[in-house]
Amino acid sequence: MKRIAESTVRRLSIYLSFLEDIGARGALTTSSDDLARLGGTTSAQVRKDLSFFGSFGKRGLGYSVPELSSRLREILGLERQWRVCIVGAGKIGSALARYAGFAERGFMVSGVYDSDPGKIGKQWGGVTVLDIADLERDIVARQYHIAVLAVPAEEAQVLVDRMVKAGIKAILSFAPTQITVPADVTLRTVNMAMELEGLTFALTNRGADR
Amino acid sequence: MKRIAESTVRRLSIYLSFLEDIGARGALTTSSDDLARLGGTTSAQVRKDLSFFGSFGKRGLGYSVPELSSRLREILGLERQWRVCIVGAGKIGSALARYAGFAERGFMVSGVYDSDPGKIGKQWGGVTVLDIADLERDIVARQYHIAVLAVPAEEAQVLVDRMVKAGIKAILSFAPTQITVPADVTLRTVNMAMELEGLTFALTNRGADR
DNA sequence: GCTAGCTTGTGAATTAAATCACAAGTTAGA
DNA sequence: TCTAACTTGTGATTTAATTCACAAGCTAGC
Ligand SMILES: NC(=O)c1ccc[n+]([C@@H]2O[C@H](COP(=O)([O-])OP(=O)(O)OC[C@H]3O[C@@H](n4cnc5c(N)ncnc54)[C@H](O)[C@@H]3O)[C@@H](O)[C@H]2O)c1
Ligand SMILES: NC(=O)c1ccc[n+]([C@@H]2O[C@H](COP(=O)([O-])OP(=O)(O)OC[C@H]3O[C@@H](n4cnc5c(N)ncnc54)[C@H](O)[C@@H]3O)[C@@H](O)[C@H]2O)c1
Repeated sequence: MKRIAESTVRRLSIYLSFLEDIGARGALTTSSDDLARLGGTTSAQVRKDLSFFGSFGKRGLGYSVPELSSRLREILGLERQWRVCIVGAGKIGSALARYAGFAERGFMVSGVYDSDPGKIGKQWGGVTVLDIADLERDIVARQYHIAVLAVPAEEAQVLVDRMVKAGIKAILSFAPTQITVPADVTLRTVNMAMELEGLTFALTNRGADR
Repeated sequence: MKRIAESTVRRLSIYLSFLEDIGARGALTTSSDDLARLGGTTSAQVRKDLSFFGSFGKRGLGYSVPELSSRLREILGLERQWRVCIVGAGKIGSALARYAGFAERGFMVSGVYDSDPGKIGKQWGGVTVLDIADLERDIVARQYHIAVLAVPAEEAQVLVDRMVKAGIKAILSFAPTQITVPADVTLRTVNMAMELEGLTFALTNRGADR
């Protein structure tokens, strides 16, 4: 299989969320044109994206909403439950731990870790805050699939190294810092300062370009 | 001026954060090669990115850290304060409102809005939760530059429409839904479910591709 | 069973982004 | 002053992503 671009994967997520939306409203079929309109892209793009994985539509008719949803869930790996741990029980970690949207999508937050003795042992909407010292042991014992990192930037790389050593293969980081991981580990970083700077760049340079 | 790609702007943010890092550690000069190594790109990419905006280095020597930092801050529009409002005082809104990282970068959270009477009037680390009914008035009166949207997905588009009508030109949304804005309004969306799906895609398809 | 009207799937063409590669500056040291 | 060692800035080239455009396939209606 050809290497799939990250932009394609992002769009697949978007298509899926529309399919679930219109599926919930009773739509049984849809077209690449519908998906394109909703997702702000072109119908050729939609078809090309899907074509990397197979041929899911019927010419002249379009796509079956339930079938395409299911195929996309399969492609994205959403036909199963994923065990997630959150590392860092601070402001953002706490928001994430109690976020209902994750469970709805099959992401089970089954552990939250912190180094602050004042937080360890606290109950948080069904999850207990655990001692960061047990992180490696739990990664092995509880077989977390994904770690969400919500600690100060200075701690991020060290904790990632620990987690990688313990066998974690996927990390979502909120620390605004560059982190390096081995090639077999997937890392995504959400950097809010960078998003805001994208906005201020646009506000500042509006009119000059485009 | 040529249209600048979003990927270029993102990298400029990355370069700036490195410059601030090494500048704080006393470095006076740096090279495109340094920046490339730190940012996981190539030196040619760094130089090309910068070349869209001018010529900031000295051949044979590299870049002055303070000068390049300052030029990048200028380009990104960070040489000033930006007034930010947060719309939605829930779990994520509260984390954002109390996040120190914003103020450090010149983003002043000067208003938090919610529709829940139980939350309106509460004090939150120096900011009072305000009534969403006053949103339009305040966008005009307080001249917010940026709105951060942290309400349930169902409410997102309606609130965006209200804000746009009141004159807001930049929005950062955390609602996991597609939002449309006029061409003169810049919107960035942080969709955590999508980030996680990027990870599960990689976990599921590892080995098959790449 | 035939036609008109759609819509897919995909090579070909185009556009955009990243990389190469090197002339042109700059500095330090002899 | 001259040379050796660097590093920038940028056209040229390559690679990647997107868009075009159309044959092929499907359905509904007659
Ligand atoms: N709060 C936000 O809205 C926000 C927004 C964007 C980015 N971030 C980033 O997310 C990260 C966390 O931010 P926050 O606002 O939640 O900070 P916070 O200070 O509220 O939380 C950080 C938590 O990490 C814990 N911690 C520190 N070192 C640790 C270690 N070695 N092992 C385990 N736990 C450790 C602390 O005890 C604390 O509970 C930071 O990198 C921050 O820049 C936060
Ligand atoms: N909590 C997280 O970690 C997290 C993560 C990713 C995405 N999100 C997204 O962020 C958004 C907020 O999530 P949350 O977890 O903070 O939810 P929440 O329910 O804790 O907060 C939502 C807040 O919005 C307020 N609100 C609702 N309608 C409003 C309106 N019309 N005007 C003003 N305020 C209104 C509610 O009163 C509530 O305080 C959601 O779209 C969610 O999907 C949250």
